[in-house]
Amino acid sequence: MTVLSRKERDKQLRRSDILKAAEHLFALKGYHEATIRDIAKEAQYATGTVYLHFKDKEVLYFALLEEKMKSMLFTIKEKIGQVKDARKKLEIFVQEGLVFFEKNQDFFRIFMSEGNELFSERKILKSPTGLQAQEYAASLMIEAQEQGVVSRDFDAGQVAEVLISIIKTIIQKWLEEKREKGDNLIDLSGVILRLFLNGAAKK
Amino acid sequence: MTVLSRKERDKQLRRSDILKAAEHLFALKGYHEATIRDIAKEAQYATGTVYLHFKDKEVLYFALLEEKMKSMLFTIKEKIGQVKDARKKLEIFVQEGLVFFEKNQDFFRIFMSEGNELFSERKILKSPTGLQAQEYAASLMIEAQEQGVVSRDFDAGQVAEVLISIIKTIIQKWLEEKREKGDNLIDLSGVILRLFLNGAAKK
Amino acid sequence: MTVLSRKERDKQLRRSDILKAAEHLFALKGYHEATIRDIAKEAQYATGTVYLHFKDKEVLYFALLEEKMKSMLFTIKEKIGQVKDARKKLEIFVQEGLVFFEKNQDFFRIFMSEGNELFSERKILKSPTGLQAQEYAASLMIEAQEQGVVSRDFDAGQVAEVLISIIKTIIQKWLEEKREKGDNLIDLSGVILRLFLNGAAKK
Amino acid sequence: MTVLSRKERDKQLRRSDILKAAEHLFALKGYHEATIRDIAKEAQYATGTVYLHFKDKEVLYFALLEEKMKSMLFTIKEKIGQVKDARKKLEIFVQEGLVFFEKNQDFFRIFMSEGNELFSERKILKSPTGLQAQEYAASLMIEAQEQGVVSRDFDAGQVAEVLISIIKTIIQKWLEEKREKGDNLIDLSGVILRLFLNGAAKK
DNA sequence: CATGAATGAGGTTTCATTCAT
DNA sequence: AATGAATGAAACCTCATTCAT
Repeated sequence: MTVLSRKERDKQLRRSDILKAAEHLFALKGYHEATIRDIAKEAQYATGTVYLHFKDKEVLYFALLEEKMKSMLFTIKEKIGQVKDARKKLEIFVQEGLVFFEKNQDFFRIFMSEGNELFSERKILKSPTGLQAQEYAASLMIEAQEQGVVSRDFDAGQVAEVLISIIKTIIQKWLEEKREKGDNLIDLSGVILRLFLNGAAKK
Repeated sequence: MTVLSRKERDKQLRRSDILKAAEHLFALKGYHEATIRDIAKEAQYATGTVYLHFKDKEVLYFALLEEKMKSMLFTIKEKIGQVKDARKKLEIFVQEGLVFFEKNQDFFRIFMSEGNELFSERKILKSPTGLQAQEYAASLMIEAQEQGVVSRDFDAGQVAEVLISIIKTIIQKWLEEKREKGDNLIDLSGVILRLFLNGAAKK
Repeated sequence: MTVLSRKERDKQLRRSDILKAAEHLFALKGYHEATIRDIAKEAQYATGTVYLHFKDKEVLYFALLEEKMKSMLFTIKEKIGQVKDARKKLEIFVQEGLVFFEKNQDFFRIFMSEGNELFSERKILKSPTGLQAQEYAASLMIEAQEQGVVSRDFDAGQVAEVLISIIKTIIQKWLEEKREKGDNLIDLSGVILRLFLNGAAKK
Repeated sequence: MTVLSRKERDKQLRRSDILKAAEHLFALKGYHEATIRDIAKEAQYATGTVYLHFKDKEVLYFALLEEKMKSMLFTIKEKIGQVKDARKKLEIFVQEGLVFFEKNQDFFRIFMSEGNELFSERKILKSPTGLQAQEYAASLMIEAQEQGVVSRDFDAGQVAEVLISIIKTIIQKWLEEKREKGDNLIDLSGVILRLFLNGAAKK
């Protein structure tokens, strides 16, 4: 068993090396411009090795999305943990989203471009974890509606996507202006939440 | 003069045929998967003909974006016209955006996926008309702030992008569910505006 | 007849315009890199017009060679005219060659590259005038052999080609260094003749 | 080390296969008419394989020229070796040139057509080995002048080029008439040298 | 006749994927 | 399992040539 598990561990290591390289290159150049060769080189493996772990380029791409989404979802769920208050939950959801993307900016870029693909093309979101994430966000909204935090006038799923799109928009602006200002991304969670819950109107 | 203008008109016709085919195929397959051959075939021209009108694939792509953005921006500005009330302006902005995208769903797909993988930085938005559109939306927000419709707590440009992202998100959801429900896209303008101005919170 | 001859004259004019443009562009860019479009544009005609005068690109190219060769050969023959002395004839041959090429540097470039093509490819030289020129040069050599100016040890045709290749080599060097020195090309006829007749050896 | 050197050897083998095919096709059809596909097919490789060894068509072409020029220059220098007598050196230069070109007729064709249409300026001759060859020939002439074999009236570089052009001319004639006569190319070295040193004049 | 837009064959080059070592 | 050279399909783009006006 030791042998097997070491083998297994090694395999996971290679897989993870490749995924890291893929994340970097897909973020840097986009899906089409990034080549398997480049990814292999960055991961310090031979081209063929990539194919031992991923059937083809597309599979690699979606495995990457799955992995990251899973990790993000896991982190967020964990942080929310035993909290009962729906508003607090939303707060943590936003904060942890920001924290995760600040630490995973390459992934953010990929996530951005993916999220912008359409329907049939929004593959991640239809992937197991993508769906889970969507459902989880929607469930948070339903809870918020039940606790009177979010209005029942809206469709929970719809509102959940709106919250996420606001988060994405704010992060993107932040990334574009990062150099100029020295703001910390997490400081923006307040703005996001306020915008989402109370809107842009003057009180 | 008749001759010249007919020639010119023919040329514009071909250009527009090609742009229409490009719009369709870029929307259907994305920038990289759509081939010039396919576009030419769809437009019923030979491959080389495309190159008589557009220097290369990238130029064709951006010409398409420019054209559409310009048309959208023009329509919206025209509709807003002499209106003075900032809230009403925002309302029209949202409505006309919805109307335009409902009529131009192919373009919506392209617009969604823009700023993504291909050209690492959101180029259209930096294109002449893209910038104009951004500035216009921001100017609407500033006006709204001046008239006490939108809170001065937010950065006008930032809030403008948030509004746009909400519009995009709602349209996307609508497109995905279109077949099921029979909703008219424009009916959603109320939801968007309410979400944007008053937020999702229960009053 | 007047009408016809004017028509004919016009036709010759166009033909000659096109040939001049072709000469320039073939010299500048070479046969393959020069496009019919470029040539037409330089001649201030439409692309299709070129095809009214020359069946295709190759025909245009060889027509150009023929024309120029004919003109060069005619000039040289005329200058040699009634001269009887074979040495003097060779002298004039060299001098007039230099004069012609100095005035027709574009053609010289084309001629150079053509002359370097092989056998079946040395098309001009197999063209009517190309052959005539070769024969004429050879006949000068035979005369020179008969008058004891050139040794009978050599094949007249071979020696004729050698003389021509020396002329070409010297012109080429001159062209390359033209900017530096201010030599007049024709001054080199002495060197050429001496090299050809007496060789490079120290006397 | 065995493994590495075998790999390296294999690589050189493929490279050399490709160069051989390129030599043949460039000689047969010229630079522009010869396609990479044809070259790959002749070398029995896939099209893409060529690009593993040569960045593009031009690089392949110049690599071929370099390789051959280097080989020719090396052979000639080696044969001249310790010889002191300048006249003898010229003799060997001519003889070895003839021998090399007889064995490398495809290269001769390419060499002939070089400096022509494609790359407006005689590039090979400006390539490292091309320059070396030119300089070497010139140095032989200078030596010949110092030893009183060649007249100091001429520019060494110029005279060197003349000698080379005579060699080329004679080879060309020989190739064209080869089928008819059965002459051995090397037998012509005497004619060339005599023409070059003593000229065509009757003694 | 002149025009020049349209054609489409064909060339160069890239790169996902395979497979012998 | 790992390697990376080889493959070859397929994309972009050019340009000689045609043909309707």
